[in-house]
Order: sequence, then C-alpha cells, then structure tokens
Amino acid sequence: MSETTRALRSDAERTVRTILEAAERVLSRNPAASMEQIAEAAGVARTTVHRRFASREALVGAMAAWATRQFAAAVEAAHPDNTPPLVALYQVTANVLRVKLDWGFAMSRALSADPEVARVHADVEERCRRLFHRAREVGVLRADVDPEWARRVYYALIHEAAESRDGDADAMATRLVDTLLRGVGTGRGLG
Amino acid sequence: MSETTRALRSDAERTVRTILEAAERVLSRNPAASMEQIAEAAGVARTTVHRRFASREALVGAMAAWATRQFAAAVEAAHPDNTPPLVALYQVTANVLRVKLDWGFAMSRALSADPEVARVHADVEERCRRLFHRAREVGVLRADVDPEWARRVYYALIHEAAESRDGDADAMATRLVDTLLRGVGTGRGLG
DNA sequence: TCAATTTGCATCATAACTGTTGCAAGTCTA
DNA sequence: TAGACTTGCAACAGTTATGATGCAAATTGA
Repeated sequence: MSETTRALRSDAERTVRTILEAAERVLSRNPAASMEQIAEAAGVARTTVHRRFASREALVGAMAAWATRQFAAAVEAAHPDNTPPLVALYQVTANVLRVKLDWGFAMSRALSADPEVARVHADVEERCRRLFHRAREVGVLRADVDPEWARRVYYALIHEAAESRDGDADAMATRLVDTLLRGVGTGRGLG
Repeated sequence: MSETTRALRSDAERTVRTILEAAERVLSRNPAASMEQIAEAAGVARTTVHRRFASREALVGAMAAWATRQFAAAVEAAHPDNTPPLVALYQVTANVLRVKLDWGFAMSRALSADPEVARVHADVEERCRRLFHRAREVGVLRADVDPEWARRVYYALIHEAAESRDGDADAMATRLVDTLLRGVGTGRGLG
C-alpha cells in the first residue's frame, strides 16, 4: 500500500470513528434516532454516513463489532483465568465498566446480528462462568446459589452501575463487587 | 346510562383490553413493531386499533397507564408502610413480579409520557425509599450502603428476575430478596 | 325485527426515513 | 502544481408507517 493511500485511508478511518462515536452518543439516548440525527451529531453530511456504512444495520453492526473488540480486550486484560477469582472479579468489573460507560448502546446490541460478535460474547460469557466456578471452588461464592443466577445478577449489576455513572470505574467496581458478594443486608434477619 | 349502551360499551372495552394485551405481547418482543403487527396479534383490523387509540403514542400511553395502575395496586396490596420491613420486602417483590411478568414493556415505558403515570411511579419510588429507610433502622439493611444504590440494585434485580422467568413469582421473590440482602458470596474473602 | 354500534375492508393522503447518484469544492500527498 | 480521494449539497426514487374515511356486514340488546 502506497504512502498516499495509507494517509487517505487514515482520513477515512478517522471519519468512521467519528461517526461510530456520534452514533453511540445519539442512539444511547434514542435508539430510534434517524441517520440524519447521527450524521448531524458527527458533524458530517448524511450522505457521508451512507457512503461509509451501506445501511443502518451495517452501522449498528460496526458499532457492535467495535464495542465487542473493546469488551473482549477489557476482559482479556484482567487475565480472569490466571489470577485469584476475587482479584479477577475486581479487575474484570472495572475494565468492563470502562468500556460500557462509553459503548453502552453498542454493547446492548451485541447479542444479535454478526455471528463473529455473538461468538466473542459467548466466549466472554463462558469465561465468566469459569471464573464463577473457580470462585465457588475456593469458597468465595456460596455453593447454594445457582451459578446461572449469580452470573445474571452480576451482569445486571454491571448494567445498573454503568447506568448510574456514580463515581469512576474503580469506585463503581469496588461497590459493585461488594454488593454482589455481601448484598445490602446485615444478615440480622428481622432486626 | 342505558343497558344497551352499557352492553355495547362492554364490547368496546373488551376490544380495548384485547388490543392492550396483544400490544404488550408484540412490543415486548419487538419495541419497533408496527400497528399492523399489533392489530394482527389482537385479531382485529388495523383501522380498529386506530379507532380506539388516536395514535401509536396514545396506545403506548394507555398501556403504561394500565400497567401503572396494576403496579400501584400490587405495591399497595403489600401494605409496605405497615408491616415489618422484611415481610413487606417479600410481599412487594412477589406482587410486583407478578405484574412485571405480564406487563414488562408497558412498565418500561412508564417513566416518560403521561404526568399522572409519572406521579404514580414517583409515589411508588418514594414508598420504596421509606421501606428501605425503615429496613435500615431496624437493622435489616446495612447502614454503610448508599440507600439510593440499594434501591437501584433492588430495581435491577426485579428487572433481571422478571427477564429470567425462572420459577413462579414467589420462588423468584424468595431468591431475589435473599440475593439482595446476602449477596452471592460467602464472606470468606479470598477463600 | 329494529336500531345503535362496532367491525372489517378497501382506499387514500401524508410524512418520514432510507439509500443512491452527479457534481463542484476541498484536502492532502507526491 | 497535478492527481487521487473525500466531502457536502441537492435531488431523486422507493419503501414503509401512520392516520383518516366511506360503506357494507355483523353483532347485540330492546
């Protein structure tokens, strides 16, 4: 590839990124927003968006693919298979929250569409299951709680924390893991 | 009102209910479904839907209003202000889950739109806050947990439980409250 | 059976969004 | 400066959803 082509492709890729980020901003507030609104938020003409993404579906797909790559990288960076479960839980949580704060809409759309995206998500989910299994084996997680329910609760808490945007990712992760493991009760029954 | 009118109005109201229930079924699966799809699911012509509801917005508004009434009644039935906090928590949870299982979409759209609906939701939220406050005072809830975060977690768990549809409302409520109060951890640290 | 009402059907108008194309103007590199 | 490429603008076609209306048929109670 010539230097010229590379430079020009850089420009194009910058535009693509700008559009993806604008789309995330707009669609996270209103999932039914039009291409026009997305283009306006990106500071480009609607035709430019259509030149870069053949259809609305392709745009959302690209958003999902991009967010999914970040997501997988965030989980990977925490080495969830090679650190003590509790440590991994904190690291994964904080890393994922950082991504989810910026790509909430894209991540919510990541389940359908592209098979490659679905595969990565299934991979991460499986990793999560393994992590929870290890946590249970070392006694961090209760044995009398359905692992699937525990995972669902974990996902729900991550979603809720990202929505609340209360504090930075580390503070949120700390509170989230605390709540996940200890709950919000004292254990004193009726008090 | 004449007997005739009453009988005829009864018919009309039956149709309205049929449409509302069909709309819930259809829109909970696909929020972007068309009026045509809703009409088909209700077994009526699209024009009939338009005759009963001036616009799509009016239909969704009616769904929200209907679900909100059920929601408020579900909370009310548990007498959350006059029973021990832990008991009220169980009762409210089970009752709300029953409504949410049937009117998930309508309840998710209850926040915007109609001011009356918004008021009822604000009322219920305030009731929830009072309940949590009492629970904290009698030592059921930890004093070191932000009450607002606790409430958010509670809402998130209700949402997740309703999504999972794992078991009946009572079983779900039992598990939900257990998770809310004790979490899924053993409290044994790194194990 | 009569009268009121509701429904289905066909049809129409309108609006909005999507996606495409041609062309002039701009940018960046060689 | 020349060339390759990208962008904005304007205009267009096609599709789809929305909402309204007139009329015949069906229902229901009196």
